[in-house]
Amino acid sequence: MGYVPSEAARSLVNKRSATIGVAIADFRDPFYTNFIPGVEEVTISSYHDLFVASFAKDHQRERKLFEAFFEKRVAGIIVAGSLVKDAYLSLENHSIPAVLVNCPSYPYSVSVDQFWGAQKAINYLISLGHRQIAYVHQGLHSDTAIDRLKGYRAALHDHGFPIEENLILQGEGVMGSEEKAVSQLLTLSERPTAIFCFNDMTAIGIMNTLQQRGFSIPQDFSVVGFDDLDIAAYCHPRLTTIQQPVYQLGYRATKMLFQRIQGNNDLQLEVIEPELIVRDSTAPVGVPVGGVLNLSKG
Amino acid sequence: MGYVPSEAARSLVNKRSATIGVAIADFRDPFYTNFIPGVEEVTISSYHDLFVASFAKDHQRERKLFEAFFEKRVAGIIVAGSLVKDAYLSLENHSIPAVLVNCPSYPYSVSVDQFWGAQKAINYLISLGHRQIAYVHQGLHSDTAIDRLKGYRAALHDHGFPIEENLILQGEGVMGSEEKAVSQLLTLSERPTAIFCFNDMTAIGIMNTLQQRGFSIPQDFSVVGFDDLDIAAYCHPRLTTIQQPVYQLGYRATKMLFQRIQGNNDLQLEVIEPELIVRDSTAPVGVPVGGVLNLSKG
DNA sequence: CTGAAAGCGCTTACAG
DNA sequence: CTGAAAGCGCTTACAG
Repeated sequence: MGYVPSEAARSLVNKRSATIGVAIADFRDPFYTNFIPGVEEVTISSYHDLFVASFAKDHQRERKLFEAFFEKRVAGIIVAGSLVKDAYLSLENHSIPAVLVNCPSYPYSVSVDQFWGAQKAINYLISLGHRQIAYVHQGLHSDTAIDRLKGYRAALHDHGFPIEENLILQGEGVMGSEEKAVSQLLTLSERPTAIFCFNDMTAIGIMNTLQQRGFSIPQDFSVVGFDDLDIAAYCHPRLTTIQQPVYQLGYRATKMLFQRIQGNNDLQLEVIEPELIVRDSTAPVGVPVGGVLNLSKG
Repeated sequence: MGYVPSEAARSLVNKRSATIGVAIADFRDPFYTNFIPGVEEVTISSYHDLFVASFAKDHQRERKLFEAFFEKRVAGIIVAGSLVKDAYLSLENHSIPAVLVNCPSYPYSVSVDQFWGAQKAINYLISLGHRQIAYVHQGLHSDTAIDRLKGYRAALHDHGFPIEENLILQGEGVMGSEEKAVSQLLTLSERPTAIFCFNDMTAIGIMNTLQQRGFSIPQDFSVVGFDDLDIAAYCHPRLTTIQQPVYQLGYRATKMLFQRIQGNNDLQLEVIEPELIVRDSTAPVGVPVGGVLNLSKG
């Protein structure tokens, strides 16, 4: 460990730091657990450092982070879960390229088709005979939340079913209990038979809270998540969900970013089709208690 | 978004960047999911940026990261899961302070008492009547892995039980199936009745693999994890585990780092006592199949 | 091909 | 108190 050059001096001359900034919504969200390794996979073979930071799902903090990236004159930016989105366009003017994830309205993006994913989930529940299907989100602030709601609405509408606004509820947004949303669901005059959740964390919280109140999944309620986190295969019951290829999302966004850094700035929009992963948290409507369990055991 | 100063120029003058480097072993490890927010909690109220990066459990990459921190002349470093440890001492000579997590041999550290945690787990299993207790680790490269093994050995020894080396096995180290370790366990002439796992991820993999082979937890095997990740309360059965207060670990390490940055360099060693969290993956040895379930239901 | 000089954009110590 | 100058440690264009 003899002489180590000063990056500050080098960056001053180059007017650019050999660093890629990654802005994510929240380290607590297991979504990023596999996303960042996808980004690393691309960066590791370049001579760039990776600078990961979160903005805690907060507009203000995202703007601050955004400014920090500018101050550092990073070579490029990957953003996932952005709340300010088009703000990154102003960095483009200073020739700092950005690629957004799950934000197809930005000119450079890699996204999973949220609308289509939600539709797939609802179509599947409908195919199982469900008609009263709730949607539990975590607030409708992000594009993804809104697009999934649109997909939910579209699927019901396409099948000629009415959309009941009191079946659309807000959950907590952290892994844990979902007392409030579950209470609201249970007091409805016509109880849903299925619950489509914004993501796996919410789904696991909903399942857990229902189980604590004595209900069984999927006998009493079918539950569908979104993401297909590692946990989805290990929770109880194993969760039916819409898979987002999270590692791929990170990998492809970063590949695109490096293309842009090397000067290839053709507008680009990559969209990945999500897949439905059927596990044990969903069942045909009206199956008698225990019926499904016997089926899978026998 | 008018004039934004260049951090590079400022850092050149100050010979220091207003950035805290955080080195973690692996973004895939849910351990860090709550660790980094603990670090953020302290940093957010300072004017420092946070630079999080991983070294993928690789010596070489940790050294590279370490050099990158030096090149950037960061104001200080937090390291968790370090493989090179004392290497950070050379940065201290260049007045870049570091605080290591779960590495009590470094002069500045915040750690959970790994030895004591493992002892607590084994003592509990012994109190339930278990005598044949396996330990499944992920490789004995880190201090934490070695200290937990020592605690396992000490607890058995203190009770006058022999230590059988073929009960000490290596697992995969990623969330998923643990075919190899489970196969080895099942072919032992004297099968264990309890399995102490290096961490929750391993425990969940072990439970899942055993269940797929038709065994029930905790009737056939008691399983104990380490960490108390969020998932531990939502897997099936809910996992008995040793709790590491991960958020606290991040928070306190960063508090210590800022003290050091402000010039308070008294040697410091903080040790947190871990707690045993009893859930449903452990039961008294020899309880007939179904017995425990009836117990908890009735 | 080699080596001294200019300059990147700031901060700070100093002269006026 | 204000403002011009020096200098942080590199890279690069240029003179020799």
